[in-house]
Amino acid sequence: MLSIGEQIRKLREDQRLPLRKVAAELDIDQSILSKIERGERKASKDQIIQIARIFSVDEKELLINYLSDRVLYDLKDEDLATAALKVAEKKIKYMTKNQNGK
Amino acid sequence: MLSIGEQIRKLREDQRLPLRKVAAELDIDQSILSKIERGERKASKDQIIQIARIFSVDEKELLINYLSDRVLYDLKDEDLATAALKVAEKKIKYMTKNQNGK
DNA sequence: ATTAATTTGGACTTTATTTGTCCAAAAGTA
DNA sequence: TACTTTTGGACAAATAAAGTCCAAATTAAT
Repeated sequence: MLSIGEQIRKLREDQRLPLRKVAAELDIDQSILSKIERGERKASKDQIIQIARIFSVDEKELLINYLSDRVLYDLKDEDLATAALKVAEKKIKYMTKNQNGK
Repeated sequence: MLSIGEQIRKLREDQRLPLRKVAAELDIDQSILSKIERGERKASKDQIIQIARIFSVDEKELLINYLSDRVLYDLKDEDLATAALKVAEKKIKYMTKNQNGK
């Protein structure tokens, strides 16, 4: 189970590409990409989509990993994390059932 | 199932307290509390803890509602929300099992 | 062992988001 | 009608995010 950063690094290393090249495609400095891969900075949603394109991987799968990491970031240090996730799921179910995206 | 804002409003109205008074205790302007109750602004964690104290309700329960709302906020507009929550739960389980809060 | 390439760290800047104040308008109540 | 409460929005301040730039450290190649 890889964090989004670890997954990106793996994709890049499997292709033997330097940070420099991928960062150039993303139009950001290589140091930022380095930080993203190590979880020191967050990527934007658009960057994740571009990365999926660059490495020809399923965009949804990458986004799911990305979003789940963001959720965990919100809950970090919270011993209530698991309970909060459970409630969040209930709320989502309730919302989708009632079609009110409020 | 109430959002954290709705829950706060209910607590306040059950006590017949005006925004003004509760906001004063929280040391914020009444308009902000109004917005928090209507979900237009987010409360801080500290504010939630104070609110629990003010209304003598279980702090954990309130925090869980608060955190789950924040999680949903992150995922709003994402059709991948449910999948992302599932993965987040897996990651948490994995993390707690391995005691590495990384 | 040098040299070259890649990666990382940090100081700094810019931009965006959050969090708040203040006050007037709107809505509700007596 | 007068009073109280609630809401909306313009504005300001504070905080956080996202980036550049460059030098130091690490890794790989010759």
